[in-house]
Amino acid sequence: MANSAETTIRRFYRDLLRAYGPQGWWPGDTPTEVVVGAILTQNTNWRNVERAIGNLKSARLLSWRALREVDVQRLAELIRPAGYFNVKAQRLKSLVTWLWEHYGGSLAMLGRLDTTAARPALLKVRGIGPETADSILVYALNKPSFVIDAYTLRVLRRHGLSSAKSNYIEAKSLFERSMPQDVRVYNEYHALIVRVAKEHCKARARCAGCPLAWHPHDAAR
DNA sequence: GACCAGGCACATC
DNA sequence: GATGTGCATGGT
Repeated sequence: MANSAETTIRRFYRDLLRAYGPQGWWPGDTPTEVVVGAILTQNTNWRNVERAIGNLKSARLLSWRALREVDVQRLAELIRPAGYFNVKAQRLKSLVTWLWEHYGGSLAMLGRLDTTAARPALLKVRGIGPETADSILVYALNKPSFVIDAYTLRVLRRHGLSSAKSNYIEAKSLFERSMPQDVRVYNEYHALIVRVAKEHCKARARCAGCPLAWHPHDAAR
């Protein structure tokens, strides 16, 4: 019989898709907007990110050229609603500088690399960690690289599919060997996990009616 | 007023 | 290699 963890991962996907339908992530009009959003959403509610992106749009700064030219202080002020604004302004700047130095300020050029080349390249940028890199790969560059976030780790823990200290790479590997290597599937699955976690698994909330059959007594830790 | 939200870098042990 | 801390806003 097949590895049970992998079977469970596949069953989750089927059940979530049945319960919620396709999510159609990511909320962003352009790949550039998606990348900027990926930085801004770090440890931050998406609503706050939308305000910050709105400010950038109004200021006509949502292009790699404009982001390269803008003063970092002004950038920080515009993205203030997203929190950690000084840190994130620096991170956006480091990303923009890197993109211009190596890819002529073109996401499309970066997108010519395959996942195994693009991922380590992104990870070298200060301010881009595993989740942000994978979000950019999947949601901006359409490349299969499963996104793991706090929600995903919580799901795995609550179903006994990983230890409390399971790291990012272990979880990523589990999803990637369980599912077909298809960016559309990776896109949809991560979005579905965020959806179910928000609705049924607020940190200490009950999980009545959860498609993944979570129970309050599983929520320890 | 505490807790949370689609992390990451850095210091310290 | 694990663990702790700073970064900061806005919603519940």
